[in-house]
Amino acid sequence: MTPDDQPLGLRELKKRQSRMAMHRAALELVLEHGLGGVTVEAIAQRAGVSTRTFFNHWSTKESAIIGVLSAADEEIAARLRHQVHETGPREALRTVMREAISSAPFDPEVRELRKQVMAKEPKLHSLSSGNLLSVQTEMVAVLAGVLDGDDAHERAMLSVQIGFAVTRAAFSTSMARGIDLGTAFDDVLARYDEGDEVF
Amino acid sequence: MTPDDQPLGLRELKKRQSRMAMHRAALELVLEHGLGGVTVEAIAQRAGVSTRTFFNHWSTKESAIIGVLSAADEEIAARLRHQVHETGPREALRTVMREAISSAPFDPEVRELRKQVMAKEPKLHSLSSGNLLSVQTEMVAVLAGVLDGDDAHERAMLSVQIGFAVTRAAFSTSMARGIDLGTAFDDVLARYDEGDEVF
DNA sequence: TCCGAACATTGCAGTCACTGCACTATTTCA
DNA sequence: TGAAATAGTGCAGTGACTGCAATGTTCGGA
Repeated sequence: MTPDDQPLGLRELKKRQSRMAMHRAALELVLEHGLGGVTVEAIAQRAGVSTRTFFNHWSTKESAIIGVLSAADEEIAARLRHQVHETGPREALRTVMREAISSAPFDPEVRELRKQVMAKEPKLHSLSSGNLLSVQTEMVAVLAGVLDGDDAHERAMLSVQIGFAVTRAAFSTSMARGIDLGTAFDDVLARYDEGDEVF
Repeated sequence: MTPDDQPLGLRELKKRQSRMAMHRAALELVLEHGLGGVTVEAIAQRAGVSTRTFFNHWSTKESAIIGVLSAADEEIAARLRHQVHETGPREALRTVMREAISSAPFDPEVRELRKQVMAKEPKLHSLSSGNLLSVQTEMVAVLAGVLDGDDAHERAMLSVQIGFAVTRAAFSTSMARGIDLGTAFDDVLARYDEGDEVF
C-alpha cells in the first residue's frame, strides 16, 4: 500500500528513531507514573530530545502516548479519497479506518507497552481516536463529495462518526481480549453488522 | 421528568443566574473573537465572576461554551440507570441521550447564540459530546451491568459509542438545517435505523 | 431575629501544555 | 565542498487548570 520503503536517508532514519524513542518513553512513563503523572518534559528528556522538538513531532502529549503522528491526518484523508473510487464510500471508509488503527509495524516490545498502558488508563480508549478531530473533518468532506443529495454532508457526518465509534469500541475490545487492533476491529464490525441489541 | 422546580432558594437562583451569565458570555465572546481568541479570564470578567469561580462551575473552557455542566455527568448516568429498568437497554440509551442533548430550557436568545457559535466553529460539533468522557464511562458501566454474557462490557461499549456518534451527527445536522437538537436527533436516528449507506 | 453550619466566591501561587521566534546543527545534493 | 533544505534547540511568553486558605453569603433552627 505504501511501498516507499527504500528511500531511507539518514535524515528520515533519525526522524523515525527519534519518534519511536519519544513514543516509547511516553508509554513507559505512563506505566510508571500514570497518565496524570507524566510531563512532556519528562518524556522528552527520556527520549533525549528537547521539549520543543517533542512538539515538532506530536501535536499533543496524548498523541505521543497513542502514537498518532500529527502528520498522519492528511495521509489518511488522501487514502480515503483514493479508496472511495475503488470500492465506494461505505467499504472505503471501513477499509481506511481499519488500516488506520491496525497499521503499526512496531516492534513487539512497544506493542506490549501499548497494551499495558491501555489497560492501565482506560481514559485513553476514547482519547485515542478522539484526538483526530481534523482527520474527522477531512474525511467527512471527502465522503460528502461523492455522495448525492443535498443531505450528503449530513450522511457523511453520520457515517464517519459511526466509523469512529466502531474504532473506539475496537480499541476497548482489543484491550479486554488482548487481541490486536485489526482483529478487534473486525470483531466489533461483525457485531455491528448483526445489528442486534446495539443501539 | 425533573419536577424539582419549587425548591429554588436564593442560593440556587444565584447559582443558575451566574452559570447562565458565564455561558452567555462564553458564547458572545466566541462569536466576537473566535474560539481561539477567547480566554477564560475574558469570559469570567464579562460574566462578573473570578476565573477561579469559573472553574468551580465548568470543568473546561469548552464546556462553558457548549453549556455542559461538570455536574451533569452523574445525573445522566443515574437517569440511565433508572430508565434501563423501564424500557430495556436500547431504548433507555436512546431516550437518555436524546434528553441529554435537547434538554435546554434556555431563553431563546441563548439558543440563537448557540446556533451562531456552532455555525462559526465546527470544531465544537465534535467537542460538544467528546467532552463527556466520564459520563461515557459511567454509561458503559450501567449498560454492562444489565447485559448478559461475558462480552457484556464490549457490547455496552459499542452501544454507547454509537450513541455518541449519533449525538455528534445530530449536533452537526441541527446546525446545518437550523433545527433544534431534539428534532435533529430524531432525524439522524431515523437515518441510522434505515441502515442505508451509513457505515 | 440571631447564630452557627454549610456553601459559594475569591486571590494567590504554582504547574504544565503549547506556541512563535530566532538561532544553530545536521543532512542533502549538485 | 558549499549552499540550500531541513531538523533541533533555547527562550520567553500565554493561558488553562489546580490546591489552598481566607472571606463572604445563604440557610435553617433555636
